[in-house]
Amino acid sequence: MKSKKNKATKGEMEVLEMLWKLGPSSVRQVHDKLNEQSQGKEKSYTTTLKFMQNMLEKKLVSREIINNKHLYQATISEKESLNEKISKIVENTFQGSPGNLVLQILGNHKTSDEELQKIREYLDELDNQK
Amino acid sequence: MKSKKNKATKGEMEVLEMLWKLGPSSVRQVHDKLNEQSQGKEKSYTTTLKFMQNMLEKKLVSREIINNKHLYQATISEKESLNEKISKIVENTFQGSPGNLVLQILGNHKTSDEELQKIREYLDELDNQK
DNA sequence: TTTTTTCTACGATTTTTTTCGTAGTAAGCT
DNA sequence: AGCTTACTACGAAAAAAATCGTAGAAAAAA
Repeated sequence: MKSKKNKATKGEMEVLEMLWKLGPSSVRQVHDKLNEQSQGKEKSYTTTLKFMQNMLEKKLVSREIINNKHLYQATISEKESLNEKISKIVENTFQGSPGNLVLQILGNHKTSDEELQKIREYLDELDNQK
Repeated sequence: MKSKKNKATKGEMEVLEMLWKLGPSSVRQVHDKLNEQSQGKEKSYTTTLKFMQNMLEKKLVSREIINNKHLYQATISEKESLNEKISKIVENTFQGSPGNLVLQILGNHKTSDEELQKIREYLDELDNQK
């Protein structure tokens, strides 16, 4: 009867991001890459394992057994997650106007001419579809 | 000698967002608005107070005394914070290309013709500056 | 000037998140 | 078979974040 939130914590999010980067992976792979990129204090293998077990419980990842090993993969895609994040930003900070977010990005994050051209082309495409 | 990270926790972020929305405010104002908009379990006033006191400690907010009351305000602007967030997304998910983020937004978040027009105008403006 | 209301400070508890140690299991040697 | 290595499961400790109660000060009301 209770449909829990099952939202990823900060630490779980790191695992998720790594899974997006690596694709289906073992705990070992995720753990090694994570410790590799994070300067500072190493975490132990079982810490990562526990994270991923909890995430399985929460349905943030799924897993299957290949060669007697567990392979995990994210149940939500990077783009889905991103779109949720963007929607929240648009709603919170731009009164629901994605265009204003776009303007904010273009105004503050250096964008190459090539990229700008692609955006222009996309706008034209939208026009032609009408 | 210690330059702590002083990153806002999730709860602190909510306060920050409310301060951005309200401008300089008392604990009372922030607390009421927060409880108002969040369905579910009410939090007590002292919880919000504690949050804001911790945030002062962390330099996430500043405060001054007006009429024997404390008025708080965010030390980082909403736009600054947003730009950091965007930079992270661009770096993590779009290999450093803001344009691709823009395309992703335009492709997945309905944008009015009017807004699209404004974007077009901005692109033209950029062109003319060269 | 009492009483009531409204605040701030702050310690302490509760809850959540993160971290790790230990035990057990299965495969791969030698 | 015995030994080594590489996993998984799981409980529980440690750390971090969130929550609240109480005390005291100051303003407002009576």
